[in-house]
Amino acid sequence: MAAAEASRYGARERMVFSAAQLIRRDGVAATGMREVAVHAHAPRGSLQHYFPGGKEQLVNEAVGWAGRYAGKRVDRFLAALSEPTPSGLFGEMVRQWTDEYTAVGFAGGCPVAAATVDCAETSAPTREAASAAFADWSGSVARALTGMGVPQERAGALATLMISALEGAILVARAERDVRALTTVARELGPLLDAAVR
Amino acid sequence: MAAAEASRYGARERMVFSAAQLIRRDGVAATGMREVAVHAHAPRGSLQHYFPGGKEQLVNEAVGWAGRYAGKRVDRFLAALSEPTPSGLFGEMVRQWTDEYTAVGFAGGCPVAAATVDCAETSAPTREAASAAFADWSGSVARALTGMGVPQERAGALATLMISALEGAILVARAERDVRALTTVARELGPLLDAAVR
DNA sequence: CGTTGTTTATGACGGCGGTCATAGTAGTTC
DNA sequence: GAACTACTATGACCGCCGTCATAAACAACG
Repeated sequence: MAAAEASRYGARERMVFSAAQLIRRDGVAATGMREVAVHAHAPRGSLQHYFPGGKEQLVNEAVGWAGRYAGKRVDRFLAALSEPTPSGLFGEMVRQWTDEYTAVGFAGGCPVAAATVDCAETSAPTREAASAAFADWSGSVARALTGMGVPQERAGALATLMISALEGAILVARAERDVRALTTVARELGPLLDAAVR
Repeated sequence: MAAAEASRYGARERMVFSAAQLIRRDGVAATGMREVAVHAHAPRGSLQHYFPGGKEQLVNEAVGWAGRYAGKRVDRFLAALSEPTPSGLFGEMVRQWTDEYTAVGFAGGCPVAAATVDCAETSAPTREAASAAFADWSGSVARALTGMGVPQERAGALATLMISALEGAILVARAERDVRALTTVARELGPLLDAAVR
């Protein structure tokens, strides 16, 4: 997880991964390309080669990666739940963040959120990448919910609610350097979510 | 609201106001000081004079202003409701955003969110300003809820939930260029909120 | 060995942005 | 009117950053 060794993944993958990490922490604008290369232990010359589309391409791929990662993560949470309930899933999603924050501090937020804030008005492709990332993520959540017996029409809406509440709570938690907001939304939203299983 | 005329407010106020607007749209890092001065129709030389603390000071004041603004706005929403209910208040808070987005487009997000994303790890004072802004806002919401009969212990938690869900929905809505996420959280959260009045 | 295609190295360019230095203007007070 | 304060005007500095140009290593393969 840390400092991605130079062997297991190719330089290209490592750079996308590092970009996501740095964006998550400092935002898109404050993240430099040279910095990404250094962080990924990748040669600077590879930037041009793998990302001829420049920074925008790198950012877009990082956002896309983050979206797919979030989706897979939801799938794994679901698989790990002994008796799957909406509140249980949401609890795990939230716990991922409280765990990180208590373990290593409040340095990072969600890269998709960062890209949206920094690029939504500047770069249409990046905004679309963010939109797609949310769609991936929300798709996984909605599928999980329907699998638990939540009616199809409702599942999408609840997925949006869960992701919105989580994203907002991440923001507040980072600002306050306190996981309070995260645990609060998990606790308050739990019953509502479980009430949707028929 | 637009292009702040040069008379009603002083140059200093206008710059803080403009900073908030630009940060809201492009993020903190992408907002230049010279740009703020131009947008505020303020002399460039006044930047040093009014904000000797540099960009950080300007950003912090913009964030503080945004927090107080959000708080006052909640108070006004509350006052305007004929029969105050939590869902009614939340509906108004959400509607402020759907109205803006449908009227003038998805150019802007929440300046406090932008400051958090861009500066939380870089600048402790700015992070604290963001935290204070959330506290102002959330304080107003919590007071409004208690006034509607929500038990004190619960009001704070629900205020956090409301603000988190709203912030997250703003993000998603901006990425998707669609108010869907906003209307969804308002609809889904309404009953839960009203159920808290004893 | 030669050739071809992939990857890396490096330096330069041009632009922008925050900050500083310095000086100028305007308004007020003694 | 002189002194003093509040404000404005500019230009310069310096650093960072994304990008480009160019060339070198290196691998695979005929």
